[in-house]
Amino acid sequence: MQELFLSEQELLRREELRQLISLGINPYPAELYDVTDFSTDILSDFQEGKPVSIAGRVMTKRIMGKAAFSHIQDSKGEVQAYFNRDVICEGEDKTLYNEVYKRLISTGDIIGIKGELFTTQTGELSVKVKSFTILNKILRPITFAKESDEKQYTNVLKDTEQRYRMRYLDLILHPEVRETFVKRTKVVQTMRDYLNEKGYIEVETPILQPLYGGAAARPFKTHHNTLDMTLYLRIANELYLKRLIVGGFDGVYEFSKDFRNEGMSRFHNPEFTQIELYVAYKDYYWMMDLVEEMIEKVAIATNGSTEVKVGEHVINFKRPWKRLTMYESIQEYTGIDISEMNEGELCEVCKTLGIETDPTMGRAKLIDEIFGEKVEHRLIQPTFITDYPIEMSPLAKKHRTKPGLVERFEAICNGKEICNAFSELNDPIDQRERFEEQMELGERGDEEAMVLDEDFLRALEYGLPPTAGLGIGIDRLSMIMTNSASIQDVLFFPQMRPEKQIEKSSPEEFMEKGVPEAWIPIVQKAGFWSVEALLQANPNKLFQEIMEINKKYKLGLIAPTKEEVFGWVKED
RNA sequence: GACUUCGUAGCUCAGCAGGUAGAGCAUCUCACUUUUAAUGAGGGGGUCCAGGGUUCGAAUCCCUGCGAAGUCACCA
Repeated sequence: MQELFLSEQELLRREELRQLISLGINPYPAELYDVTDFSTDILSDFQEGKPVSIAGRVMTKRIMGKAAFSHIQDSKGEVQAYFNRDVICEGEDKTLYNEVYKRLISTGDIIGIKGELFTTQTGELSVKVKSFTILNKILRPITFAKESDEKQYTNVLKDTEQRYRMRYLDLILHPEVRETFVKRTKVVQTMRDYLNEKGYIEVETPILQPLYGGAAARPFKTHHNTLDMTLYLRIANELYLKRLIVGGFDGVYEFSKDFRNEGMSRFHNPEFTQIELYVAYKDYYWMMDLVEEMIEKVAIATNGSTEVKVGEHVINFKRPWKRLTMYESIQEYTGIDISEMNEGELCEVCKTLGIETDPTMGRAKLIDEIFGEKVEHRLIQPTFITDYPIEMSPLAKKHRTKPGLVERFEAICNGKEICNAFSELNDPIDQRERFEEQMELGERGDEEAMVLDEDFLRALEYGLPPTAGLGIGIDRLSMIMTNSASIQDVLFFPQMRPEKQIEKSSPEEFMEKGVPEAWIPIVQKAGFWSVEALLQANPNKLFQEIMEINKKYKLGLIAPTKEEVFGWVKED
């Protein structure tokens, strides 16, 4: 009855599968296929007549009678294969060409090819197939519309929903998507190599945390059965890494998946990746130099240049980057010097700038608003913004000379923050006071306020050396380095709402309602997947629909009477 | 969470003054021994996202749901 539920092209592939098996061909062989060559290597280092062994997907078939061409896609790219009937089939039996290649292999199937390199009359470097082996007969069609881009014709899957839900398909069809993810890996590898070279050690800290801390965000909450306790998925790993610096490590870093239970957008996914780095006996000025140097290396590694094209801008990561204090940046973009202003004066400034305020906003929040509205999105080239109001930064050290500010910087690039760093607060008494202020905010209903972590304070009391700390959003940075407009384009499997699952009743349940076994698939094909749905059915409509399906698919089943069908729909 | 737009064949899309569902590519059949968007001829393929309403009649109009994208809010 599967023919009722499969598309024409799916049925065809299943039929091809049956025929392969009846020819004695295993469509899913267990034997290792010895792949020794890859498409792009063959092309870049072409040696006429060289024997090769490749494997990959059949992406095209162009059959011209007794000869044919296919493009084979492997992990590196595509190469053309030439199939000649009398080369593949040396004897009288031409089944391998006429049946197996021409009819039973379809686009998307995975095959192995042994042959030798040659150049076609039109000059395309190709593999002349001596023998081929089916490695996987696929069951779903993988053929897509071709779209022209001047002289290039490429497969296209535009539907973002399908691309994200079925990333495998997206990757098969779009080499540029694969390229994006390779670049993302290069971003991470470049940073890891750079930090390892400096002797910092990569560590792992808990993802499941009894207290969430290190950032201002709402967490995901879960429960551990054995300990019967609430655990949170980490929103940051800052507090654990600092404990390690207390323990005597000079430099520690971690690429960490963090989780924040907040809105989703093209810049936000509930789980995302950050690198956090802590280095003892350093300050935030030192850290700025490190960030410049490291990100410059990342740009060169991913784009071959310090210049990276992002949307309509060209961003240059060449050192040194512009450095502005937050006050200076506001003065530069609004012409207003707010450095000496109190809360009331700041409110007035907001009014003149057309920024909405509300009475709960303190001085720090007002400054943040002005910066966010008037400055941040205009910072396209990488820029360090330094010296933030203390209220916004409960884990940062007070500024050495500027009261009310902390030693903190963010790097802004393409109008978005890409990193956040400070000279870490290592005064345990000050830290306790800052936590207490956060708790007050929490009690007033701020869901993102930090919670007090006694063990962390205890660690600080044992002594955190002067330390510089850094966090870089890997997803955001990858977006820039790959010129991606959405975070979903740099995450293999971005968070999606679940696909709708149809609730199905078992055959037994249908039979209890009096539906004969043979008719169950037909009733389901008519859209009634469960007995509950059946009970809601209009019996006349149901009767009509199942008769039509019986006729259309030429099932030739003996029809139930109208009375019988009415009986299925009745409540017991 | 709010608003806007979208959901039709394997893919990309058209159809929407309501009147039995279309194109290109893909697929299938036939021809063809160096093609390359192969070509030529012929054929098949659809719960028009789901459910309800208006109507003699709904892919088309209205309502509700589901899913997606964009903008805003929160945030990285």
